Amino acid sequence: MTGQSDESGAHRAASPEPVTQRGRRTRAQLIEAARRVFEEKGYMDTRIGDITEEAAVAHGTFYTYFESKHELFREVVGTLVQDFIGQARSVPKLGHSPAARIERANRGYLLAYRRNARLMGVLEQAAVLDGDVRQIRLEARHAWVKRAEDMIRRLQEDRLVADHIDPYYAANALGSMVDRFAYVWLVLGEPFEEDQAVETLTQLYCAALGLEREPHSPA
Amino acid sequence: MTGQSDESGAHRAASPEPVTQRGRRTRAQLIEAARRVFEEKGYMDTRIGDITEEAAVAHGTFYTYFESKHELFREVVGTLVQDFIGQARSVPKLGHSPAARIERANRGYLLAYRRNARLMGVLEQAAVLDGDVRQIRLEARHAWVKRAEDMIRRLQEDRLVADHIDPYYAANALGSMVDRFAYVWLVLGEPFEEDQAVETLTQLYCAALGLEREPHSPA
Amino acid sequence: MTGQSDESGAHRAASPEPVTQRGRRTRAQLIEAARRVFEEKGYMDTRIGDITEEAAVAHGTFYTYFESKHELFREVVGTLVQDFIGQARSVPKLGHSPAARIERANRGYLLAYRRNARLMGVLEQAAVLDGDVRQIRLEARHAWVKRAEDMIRRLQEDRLVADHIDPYYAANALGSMVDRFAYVWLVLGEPFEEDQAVETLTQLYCAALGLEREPHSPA
Amino acid sequence: MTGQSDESGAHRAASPEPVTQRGRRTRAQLIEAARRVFEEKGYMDTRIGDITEEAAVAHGTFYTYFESKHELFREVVGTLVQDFIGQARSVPKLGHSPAARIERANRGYLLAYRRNARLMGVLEQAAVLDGDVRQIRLEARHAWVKRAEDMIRRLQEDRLVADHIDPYYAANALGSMVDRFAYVWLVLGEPFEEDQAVETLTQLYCAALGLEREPHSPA
DNA sequence: GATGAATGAGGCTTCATTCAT
DNA sequence: TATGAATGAAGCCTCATTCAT
Repeated sequence: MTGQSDESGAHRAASPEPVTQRGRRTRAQLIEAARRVFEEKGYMDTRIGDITEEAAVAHGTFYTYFESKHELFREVVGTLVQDFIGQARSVPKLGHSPAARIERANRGYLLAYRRNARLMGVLEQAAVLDGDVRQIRLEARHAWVKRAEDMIRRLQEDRLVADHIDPYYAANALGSMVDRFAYVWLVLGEPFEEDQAVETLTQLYCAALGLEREPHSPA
Repeated sequence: MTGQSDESGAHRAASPEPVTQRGRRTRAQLIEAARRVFEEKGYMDTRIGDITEEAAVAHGTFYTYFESKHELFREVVGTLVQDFIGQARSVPKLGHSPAARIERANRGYLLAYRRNARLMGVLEQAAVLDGDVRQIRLEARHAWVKRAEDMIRRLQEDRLVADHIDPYYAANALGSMVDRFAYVWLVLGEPFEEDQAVETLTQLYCAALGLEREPHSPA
Repeated sequence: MTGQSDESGAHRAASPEPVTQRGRRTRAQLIEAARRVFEEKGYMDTRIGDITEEAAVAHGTFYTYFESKHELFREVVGTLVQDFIGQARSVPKLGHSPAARIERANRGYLLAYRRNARLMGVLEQAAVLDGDVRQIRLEARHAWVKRAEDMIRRLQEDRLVADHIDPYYAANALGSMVDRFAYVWLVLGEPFEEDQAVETLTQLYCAALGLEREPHSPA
Repeated sequence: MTGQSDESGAHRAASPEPVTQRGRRTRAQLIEAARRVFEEKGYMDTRIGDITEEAAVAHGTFYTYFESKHELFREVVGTLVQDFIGQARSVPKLGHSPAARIERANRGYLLAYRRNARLMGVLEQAAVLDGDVRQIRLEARHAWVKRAEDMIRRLQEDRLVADHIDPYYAANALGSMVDRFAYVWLVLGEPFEEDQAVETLTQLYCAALGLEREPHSPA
């Protein structure tokens, strides 16, 4: 609020937003180029020079806008993570049966993952290498898990889920299930199929919580 | 050196077992030293020189026994992975209730994970960086998932689990749940507590499969 | 840029005086800002960007007024050196005893040095790095030494100083004494005290030349 | 004394002495090459690559033995400075007249300076750029000044120098005189001549302290 | 086998200077 | 004039790997 401080509420601001049109364009070029290069070579094997070459700018131009590969990568995955968080929030809290909402959330998660599969793989890679990136990854996870936890609590209030289930532990476990399944499928390449995946995950998720659900009615 | 590349078939032959007494000792020293260093600095940040220094041998000696950091790391995690595979196999296929066997398997998995938490974290890191290490990691996963898949099939034959559940998908999902929960707990440091973790995972696992289970009776 | 090279004849023409009001203001801002930055960071560690930032002008603006850091620095120390030269000239050639005039000159030199101690330190630094700056430094030195030489010659004409003393050598030696003492005191920080310093230097200076002098009568 | 600590009593030890013959040779080559390059290009303009090229070793080899240009330079001037300190100590404290001893010390200082004139110039340059080098330079100065201070005290005890002269201030002033004269002569290139320089400095030095001295008897 | 010195490709970063607007 | 983005040459440093002893 007071001039120079953190505007975003999260990670320390990168170099300030460029003032000129041209600057904004160059910065955007770098981010786009970086996404392409990261997807192609992975986080580790991407060189600053690869990015500037792809963006068709001089090597030094990189440092006009970013301090390090980390910082640029954070920029690249920033929107991605926002997608996931938005995805989690977009699931209506009311209306439809709980099972239908869980199915919708699971499918949404898997589809978002699939849309960004390449980059998600890189994100997983970068997250183990860089603490700041890990934070970003964990924020996305937390949004996803927290949403599940809240849902479980609400279902317990409505007597739809048994009280002996701990919402925090259960949300972590079930969130892990979906998240890791997506990784195994879409990054590691285990040959699953979308509808079957959504169906199984939702089935297990609901049954685990003791929620009634009509058996599979395939699309 | 290479990040995502070289997915090629698992273990290339390691350097041959040394012939002399002295050679075997040196090799063992390197492996032990490497484990300590990897646990302390992670995979990425470990230098060949760190390992030889810790092992108190000359830098060049490393190459008498190993071709690369990858190869040595594979050696280091080899026994670890055997642990997990053995763990999976040690769960009796018969006797006790299915729920009891699932609980035992889950607890066994979490404990094995906890015993080796530092190194498991490094293994996850190395797996995203090196194709061969990834293969090792996936083998451990496969042992774990395959065991679950077999169990589910058997329970279906015994009419204890509904047929509309796909054993392959379900085993992957539930295996992911436990595996990822362990990672979040023991590597990322989310503050869970053992009994509660085992209880929740087992509860969810059984309910997801539709298995009857008496509520928690604490140890 | 070059260290010992380019000893070439002193001042190349600086950029012409700006034509507009605004231009003169900007140029002055840069000089003031540069003095502050040089004093804070030294010559070597000052970047063009530091100066423009301090002056609150765009980076490129620097090159509207100066060709290089050297040139700007010369501008900055220009007035300083004039001070020293003026100082040397302001000592009356006649009146008072020779000893009193020497004391006055020494005190004047030390005080001028102290007034500008920070920048004098930077000047010594820049002088070893840049031939043009060295020329400036040497001009100041020459003014100081030449004045001493002339004085000695005059005292020899008046039979107050022995003929076997070479005025050129002696002026260089005694000038060095005062000049270096000032550096050691005011730049390197050796803990001297003003009156004692002036007294000792003057005492030694006069005795060295064989000038009569009543012992110290403090101000 | 206890293994790894500082052996020299002064600056933190460089990389440990090489173990093998070959290593010692290479290290020595680098130091010799560095001296040549420093003398030719000055401190600032010497690149690591210049030194390794002159020494005919690979670039990386530099870092086997030194951490930085600073560290290597310290090594290069180490012996030089020892020379000066030794020089100061070699002047006999007894025998001959005080004036004769002062003459001997001054001549010794100027000759040592001249023998190493190129490197002394570089040392003055490096001293303003690097704090550690400055320390080395100051140690040499202190040895020189301290020796003068002790001498003055002794002469005062013997009633050969007046008590109203402060030995600390006087030693600094007269030490500065000789030291700076040497610099102006041998580094800046002011055209002095040895015997005349020694004669004048000694004459002024002695007279400044009030010491009797027979007039110049040229060599 | 063991040693430790030597190698050099590879990547990073800085910053004086230019230039289009 | 002023701006601030773009440039790229220049140096630095690391460390896996090789090799002579």
